[in-house]
Amino acid sequence: MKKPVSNNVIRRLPRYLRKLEELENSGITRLSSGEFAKILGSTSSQIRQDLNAFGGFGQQGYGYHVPDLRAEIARILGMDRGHQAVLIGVGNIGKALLEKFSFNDCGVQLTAAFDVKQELIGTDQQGVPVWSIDALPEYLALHPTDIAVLCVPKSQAMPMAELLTEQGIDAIWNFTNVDVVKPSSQMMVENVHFSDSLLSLSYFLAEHQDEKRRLKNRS
Amino acid sequence: MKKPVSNNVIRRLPRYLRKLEELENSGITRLSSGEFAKILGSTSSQIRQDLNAFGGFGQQGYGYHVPDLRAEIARILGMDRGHQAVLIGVGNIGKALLEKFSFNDCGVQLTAAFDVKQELIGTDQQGVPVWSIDALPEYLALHPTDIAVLCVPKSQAMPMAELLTEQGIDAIWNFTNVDVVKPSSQMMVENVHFSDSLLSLSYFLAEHQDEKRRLKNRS
DNA sequence: TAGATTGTTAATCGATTAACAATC
DNA sequence: TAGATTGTTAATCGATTAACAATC
Repeated sequence: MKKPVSNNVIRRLPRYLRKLEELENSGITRLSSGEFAKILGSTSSQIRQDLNAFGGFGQQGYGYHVPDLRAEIARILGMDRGHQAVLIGVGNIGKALLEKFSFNDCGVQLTAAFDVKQELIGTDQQGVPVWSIDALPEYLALHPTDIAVLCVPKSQAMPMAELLTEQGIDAIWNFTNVDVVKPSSQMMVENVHFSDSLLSLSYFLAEHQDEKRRLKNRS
Repeated sequence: MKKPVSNNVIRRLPRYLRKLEELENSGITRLSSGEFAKILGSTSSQIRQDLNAFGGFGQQGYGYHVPDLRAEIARILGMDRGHQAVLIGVGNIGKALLEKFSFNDCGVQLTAAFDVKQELIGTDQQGVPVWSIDALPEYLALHPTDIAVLCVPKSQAMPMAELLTEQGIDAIWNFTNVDVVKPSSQMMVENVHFSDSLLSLSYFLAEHQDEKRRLKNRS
């Protein structure tokens, strides 16, 4: 009975949410799909289709109520679930996430970090305690946790992913630049690959520069 | 005459490249589209279609030569262009990129970083000199640069993007978590949004947990 | 009520998959 | 040559866009 919602739709929702937050913060309460489409560079049809995959959040003749719609999308994205997370590997990227990224703004509670380095263990990073990696199984047994933020060196990625599966973690947010293949069909994995992103940019840049050169030569 | 290649295809290429590098490093030189599909969790049809958008890199009855194919994809992605980059904003995420990310592995040369903080200016971060942000226009005038890696605070994102446009930068790799709208149609922008990634994961996790609960209740 | 805009169905478009002739 | 596997065309599938009746 539940028709699964396509990946493309899901990937657009966080951006909708960001824009709705901006609109709400600037005091706008009413929004039509047409206006929203213009802001997003999308089409009103697509926006209505996307939203109606989850339910009718608008009102005919009026449009959408910005705060309500924002709340609905936040709920759809699971922001009200109180997802618990731990961070594994307090290196540069781990530290950057601890210091700069707001897990709370995504409705995720980061409860602890883990590393092997003696000088880090026992310290407190932006209110998040750092434990020895050896204490991880015990910690997870005591604090049921949904998400592991994986920031370990490449070589540790897969072994750690398997350990996390055994410990009952449901999702891995993977920053290791190794594809973590789902260690179990139960495990959700989101790979963040900086190099993939830069290489795409590099492609479009190269195309663009070729185009520029072609136009120049013609003149 | 040149049919534009779809975005989906481009976004798959970096992953193909990564896997081909792994295969090449483990000494494998020959690969059929069917074998490659199995490794990637894709289909042989899709791989052949993707590659043939750029040319026939294989050989009937044999398959693909791994080192050759890797080199072709690297070229397609512009890795041999010698793209020059600067990094703007040496905060946490900027430092993480300087210390952990290999621009060179993407064929990009990171020549300098810029910040406002006095204690950083004049220092050297992993072989990359840090200059005052005030010196940026002069630097870019002397060193033609293609890509700006944008790691400044949110409030600085758009003004900086506009400054960079004026200075002739072609592409922005944006880590500011603000959507940088193309300041000019000439400018390529690649937005990296950690929160979008985490929220997608949060959605799939919530779905997955609901499903688990449903199965449990049924028993 | 009249005007506006949604929710939803139908039409179009593009991307993926299947099939097969070409050829190494 | 026979077997294998590509390059490429055709068929299918899914996603986006257009249209319009429902309704606030």
